[in-house]
Amino acid sequence: MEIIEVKKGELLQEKGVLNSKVYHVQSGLLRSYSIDEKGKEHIFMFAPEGWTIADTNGPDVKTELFIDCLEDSVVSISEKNLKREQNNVAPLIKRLSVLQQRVIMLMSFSAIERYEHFEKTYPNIIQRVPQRMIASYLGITPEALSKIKGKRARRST
Amino acid sequence: MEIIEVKKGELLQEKGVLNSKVYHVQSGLLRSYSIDEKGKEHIFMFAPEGWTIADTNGPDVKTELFIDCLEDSVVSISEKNLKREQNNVAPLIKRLSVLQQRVIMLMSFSAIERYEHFEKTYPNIIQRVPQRMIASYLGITPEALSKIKGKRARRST
DNA sequence: GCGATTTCTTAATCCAGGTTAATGCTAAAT
DNA sequence: ATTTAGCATTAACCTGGATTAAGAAATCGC
Repeated sequence: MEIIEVKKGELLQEKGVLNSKVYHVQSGLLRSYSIDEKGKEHIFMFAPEGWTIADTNGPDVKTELFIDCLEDSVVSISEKNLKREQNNVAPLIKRLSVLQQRVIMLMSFSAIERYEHFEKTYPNIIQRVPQRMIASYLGITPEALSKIKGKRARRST
Repeated sequence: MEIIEVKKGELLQEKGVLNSKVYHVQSGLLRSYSIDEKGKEHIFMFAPEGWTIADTNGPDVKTELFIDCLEDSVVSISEKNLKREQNNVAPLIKRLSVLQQRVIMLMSFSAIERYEHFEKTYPNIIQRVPQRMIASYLGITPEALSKIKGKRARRST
């Protein structure tokens, strides 16, 4: 474990790296954010004193988030403890990773995009639950989902 | 740890309970959802075979989520291991809890409501970062945030 | 099998929030 | 001190998705 000082504006972690770290804020303020395909920034989380911030994902998955510094800060950095992944912590990490993905989607994708992402990610579930529940999961009304699907079907004929 | 069979439609966990459990799905399909103040249901998560589902919050906090059964299922139930909270897992739980709250907010609250919730929950951060970043965290544009705040100020004079 | 209930779709209308653009405001940067 | 660049606000207009309503299709209960 290592302690560093970071200046306002400094970038601590980029999107797309493999061995991301966990940052614990002693003083100051960090934030994590994603950038969508239109170049728009979405703040995922603020981390003031006492908070921990990291991109949570499996060990072989590239990071989604940038992390930078909003105020001069003192930060302790630790490795994502790989030993953790063996015991009862793995399911927690998985849930964190899914939730992180979900927040990013809710903030940066339109309803159609969220639906198509859902289709790809959980193809087995689509068959098993009523449309209205999928709509609810996506954060839209069943009517809106119906409209979207109709539009898409027409588009592709 | 205990293994039970649940029938489609059965409710496993209600909102507002204190000692919530962790459900691990052996077979079948569960879901968790919240109900907002307008009575609208928002699905938080689906959990098919192999998934773990739970309301993640501190040990003294009431649950936010309902959990029920979408297909006849076999589920193993475990206590939220309190020992976990002592060691290095506590920060993970905290992050999960914050993210869960965040997803619920993005799905059930309007922009004004999200802003007012943010004001209450992170009063210290509002002073420290530019408006545009708060807008980004809330998932709206700076212009929209400005509009909202203007409207609210006018309303209260 | 048959009526009842729930689900899905379509269409018309409405509104929260997005987009664009113009105008000050503040704060670095030279 | 003056340019420059980012930030906040306001206003006019646009659009994605909500709402409402009503009919068609699927599913459930008996």
